[in-house]
Amino acid sequence: MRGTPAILHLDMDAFYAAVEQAAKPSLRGKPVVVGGLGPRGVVATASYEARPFGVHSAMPTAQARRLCPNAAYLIPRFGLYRQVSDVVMGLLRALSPLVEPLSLDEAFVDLRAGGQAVESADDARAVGERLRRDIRAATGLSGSVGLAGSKMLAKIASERAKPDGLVVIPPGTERALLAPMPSRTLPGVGPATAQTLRRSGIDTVGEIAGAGEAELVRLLGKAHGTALYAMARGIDERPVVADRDAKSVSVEDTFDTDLTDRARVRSEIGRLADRCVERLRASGRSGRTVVVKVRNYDFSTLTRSETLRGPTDDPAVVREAAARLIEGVDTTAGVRLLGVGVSGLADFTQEDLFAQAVTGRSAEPSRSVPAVPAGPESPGGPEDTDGGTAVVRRWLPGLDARHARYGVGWVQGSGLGRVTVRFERPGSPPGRVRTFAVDDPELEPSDPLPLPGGQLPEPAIRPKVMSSSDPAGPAPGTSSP
DNA sequence: TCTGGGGTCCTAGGACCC
DNA sequence: TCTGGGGTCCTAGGACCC
Repeated sequence: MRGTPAILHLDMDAFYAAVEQAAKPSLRGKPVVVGGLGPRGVVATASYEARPFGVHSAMPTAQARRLCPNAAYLIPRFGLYRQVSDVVMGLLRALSPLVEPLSLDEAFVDLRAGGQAVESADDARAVGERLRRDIRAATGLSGSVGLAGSKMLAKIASERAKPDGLVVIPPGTERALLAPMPSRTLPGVGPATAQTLRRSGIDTVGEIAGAGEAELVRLLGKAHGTALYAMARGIDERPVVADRDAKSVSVEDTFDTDLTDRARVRSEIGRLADRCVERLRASGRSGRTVVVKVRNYDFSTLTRSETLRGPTDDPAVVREAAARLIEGVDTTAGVRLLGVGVSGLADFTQEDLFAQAVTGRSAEPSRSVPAVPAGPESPGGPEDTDGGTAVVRRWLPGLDARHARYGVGWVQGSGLGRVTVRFERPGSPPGRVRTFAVDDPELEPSDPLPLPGGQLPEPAIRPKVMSSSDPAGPAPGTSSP
């Protein structure tokens, strides 16, 4: 069974930044940082050109700016990334029906389930290299591939393949390969576990294996200890699972400045509850447990939850539960983050059948979720308020724009009543920059254009003209998960 | 300008039931 | 009456992942 390297792990290289570089020709070969741009933003992805400066994921953007002031700083455009991701996942599903996405840019594939002849390391390599070529042809992007007999090893392999490479770990070689690696290499070993292990003199995977199961269980608990002991010896029987159902839906906001006003806290909780239900309904689910999350000024975090008698997708019900929960939390010292989530998901609602008939609350208010009007298919909406101040940031760096005379481009920066736009598009040569007044009537936000290179494995019927009103995929900014 | 947003899984204690 | 054990649900928190 596990005798062949038939588990494939794909990890796209610096995915968000690479998509932006493909969409914005002037950024190719230049440092690009995608992430939150507010005072409390963090880096989501740094391009390989930015990494030598010390910029990496999860770093505060402010720190990244100090390290690499000349990088392009862009807000994420998840709608576009999702479109590109769908193309890549489509290529994976052509290999095998058993595809397990881990995020927009990562997935496992069980090649055996696809009837692929993967008898040897050479077979595996051939499949992986063909996939990498197909991804490049369809998207212009590079991905790294790991192939091994298990998920854990395939993932370790793709990590070693980065960037733009492929690594096969032939079954039989894994223990020797793993032994000298730092314990952090194993999935599930983060900072806390690594520290616990280090205090017992365990630094490498080989030392984890040598410690013995009983010792690991004593240090880390039953589940974690046994799992780690197995992994350290190269044993990982976890199957590739396609179509996993989500178990919770949540929404949270970090504010530019801490909230202290109680009325403001209440209103934000209400808005978050609405957004959460919007996403819940978009996924066709309902949920039974409502969770409120509060992060205090000092970063201490707490949650309060309440389980309803049955699952709901009624915004009023979730709103009221969230309101009750936040009443039990002292926020006078200031909160930096609020969140609302729903778990205990079910595929339908019971409550609709009777509860609302009693209260006289028709199904109607739930149908008309007061969504924030999303502008003209705005990816994230250029007019986002985001946080503590009611400042309207109209032109966020990275978003697409269209000018009546100069055509399409993207926002390079804005401030002091001006906005700078670079006029170029996917597949064009690098373009020129022009500056306008922020309220220039000839300038408007526009939708992302598809990446070049795309012979997409896609619906046969394609629109003759790619107008913004009939994009090939779901409109960016729509909040489907 | 310290530390995002969306998730998953595990643990532990108390309530409640058998 | 007293004692004990096991299972399940709920709540809260924490580690980890991308």
